[in-house]
Amino acid sequence: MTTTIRQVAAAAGVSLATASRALSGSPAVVESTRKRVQQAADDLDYNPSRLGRSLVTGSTGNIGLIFPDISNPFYTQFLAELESVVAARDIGILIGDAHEDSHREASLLRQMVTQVDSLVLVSSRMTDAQITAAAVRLPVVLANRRLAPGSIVPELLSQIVIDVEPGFSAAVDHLYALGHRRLTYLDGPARSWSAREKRASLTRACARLGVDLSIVPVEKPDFESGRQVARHLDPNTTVVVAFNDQVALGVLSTCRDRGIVVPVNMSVVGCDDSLPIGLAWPALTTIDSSSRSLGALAAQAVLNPAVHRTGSVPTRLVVRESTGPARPSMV
Amino acid sequence: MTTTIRQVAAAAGVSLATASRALSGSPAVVESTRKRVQQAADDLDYNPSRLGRSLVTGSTGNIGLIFPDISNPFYTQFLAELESVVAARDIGILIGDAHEDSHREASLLRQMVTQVDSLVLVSSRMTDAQITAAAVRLPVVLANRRLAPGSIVPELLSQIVIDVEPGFSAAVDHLYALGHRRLTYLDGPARSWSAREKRASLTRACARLGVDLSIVPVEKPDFESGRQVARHLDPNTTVVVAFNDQVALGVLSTCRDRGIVVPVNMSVVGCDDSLPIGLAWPALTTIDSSSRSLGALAAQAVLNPAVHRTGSVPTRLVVRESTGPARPSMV
DNA sequence: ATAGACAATGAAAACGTTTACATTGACCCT
DNA sequence: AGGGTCAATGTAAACGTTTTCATTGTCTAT
Repeated sequence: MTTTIRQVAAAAGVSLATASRALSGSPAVVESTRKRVQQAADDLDYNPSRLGRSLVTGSTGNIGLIFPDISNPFYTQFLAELESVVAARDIGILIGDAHEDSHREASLLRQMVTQVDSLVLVSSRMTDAQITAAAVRLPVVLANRRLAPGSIVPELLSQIVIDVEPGFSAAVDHLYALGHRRLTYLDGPARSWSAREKRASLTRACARLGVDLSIVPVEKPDFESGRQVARHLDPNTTVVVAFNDQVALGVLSTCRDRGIVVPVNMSVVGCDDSLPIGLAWPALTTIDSSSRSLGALAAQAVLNPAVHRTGSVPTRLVVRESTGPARPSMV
Repeated sequence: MTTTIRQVAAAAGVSLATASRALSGSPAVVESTRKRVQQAADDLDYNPSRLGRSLVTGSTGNIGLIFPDISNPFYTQFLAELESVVAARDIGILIGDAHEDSHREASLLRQMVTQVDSLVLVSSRMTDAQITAAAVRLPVVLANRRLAPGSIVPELLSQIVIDVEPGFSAAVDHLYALGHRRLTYLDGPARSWSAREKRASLTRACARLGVDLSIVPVEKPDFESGRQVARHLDPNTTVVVAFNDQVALGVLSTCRDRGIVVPVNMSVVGCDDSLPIGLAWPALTTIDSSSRSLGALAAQAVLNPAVHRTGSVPTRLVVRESTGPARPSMV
């Protein structure tokens, strides 16, 4: 059915070894035979089996990619960016969706480990131990997550993160300058490193300025959950900062349903800037943490694991139209 | 480094063949040794190589998935749905982004063909000949694309499409009822089957009701292109129907910039309904062609290629707030 | 008691490659 | 002329599995 290198060799009248050498451009084969083999390969539409090759060379030409939730645009953008740099090298991409579940993530990892050259774990929910264990078998790029401070970091592990500090700090400054003294944070998944990171930054910034902070958990960081949680907020909430843009848009949606005018009666700040500008209305003030940049950085780490052991992409506040001054009565 | 079945066999004191049988649950192995082998495997944290297995069994446990553009939410949703049904069977997923380029698509196909059991081509830009050629090697699911009518369809090919007719027909009825007699269609990529399909449906519906239709090409079916093209529309355009939601949102964005009030001065209709309801404002009237349903159908076709040779998901019009009555002066 | 059946296991081939090592000549140098 | 070098090719092992076929031994039926 599918043609093998053995058939190509036969057609060209050479041994299987010579055929292999000819096709891989080894200098040890004379030009005339090289041409003859190439011709035979073309005629038979030969397509080398990646399986056979991988088994003997020990390198598959694939990488594995595991996210907590593929339908989240933040990860989609990350994927798109990573794909375009990696695919140029003719590297295949295996993806897996862990559905925010560390067990599922671990099982995907097991599935992939035997058929990829390296692994990118995005916002991994696994334990440090699980991650470092994987990194002894093959190079691992940890994206949007960092091992606990002080851990010994395996040779083969890279860590690529988003530095949320400047963005969140600027967001609180911005809100403070508008006169707000209280804000509500809609928190991300408990097991998420980046959620903890964001919460910590926000807490620091609020403490610094003496802003009152109340933290509300959100089950799943998506549009629908944002919509739900916004329905049960303390009625005199005037500022909402959300773990990501999806949640913020959910809040916006509920505000519209209830006739709460943003940014007059309510200010909303998102995080990620993963959506096209102006997609929502009013346009969302957000903490830009470009997932595309994160993807680009991860791609570099994948391509040369030795060099890019660590990297971070900065965040900044993008002020649009969903934040406004505190109303005098509320200050 | 990584433990092989040979080591497991050694540790359990059996031959490699018995180890294999024990682990794959063959009835030919006695319970006591089965346990012993399992124990050894667990102790050594044995993880069978998919490569080795694939080579001999001829089945890889992976499927390949090729889209024209991963960052498009329509495809992301499709992917998410397909993933969740397929992953439950412990099937791996290789993805590729063709970037709307048929050459790139063909080369991805070559890369994948040797390491997957079947292939899903989404909105393929390749020729019928290329597609049918692939379908002789392995099962192919053609999603959002159909071979030219009258083609002989290979055994291994399934075709899963969206039936745009009812949705577009209803959209034109809706607009007609609102008093509109002219509309502008922002067309999709020239090489896209679904773009031709949508255009044809729209043309038929307009002809039926005597509505004047003008068709404007859009380079790339995304937000930014929609924004651009909306800037150069005939100034007395009052209705825009877009190839997809992204483009429609781009139009909405430009309208806002120019102070054109939707739906008072302009009606906008999207297509796909790939975004969370109410994400845009005004909420987009759209032709719902659930990419999730398409993904679910494709998943079924992948799992039992014999049965689901063909399928289609219907469309319907979802009226929201971006369409309104024609203004008297313009009828 | 002995042949035959059958259950449990082992030996080896196979999948499609790459590559280390062996073989063949042709040529050059003395 | 004959040994040595080197370039071109061939042979065979290896990668990690599964599976066919062969082997061993135990048990049953005559």
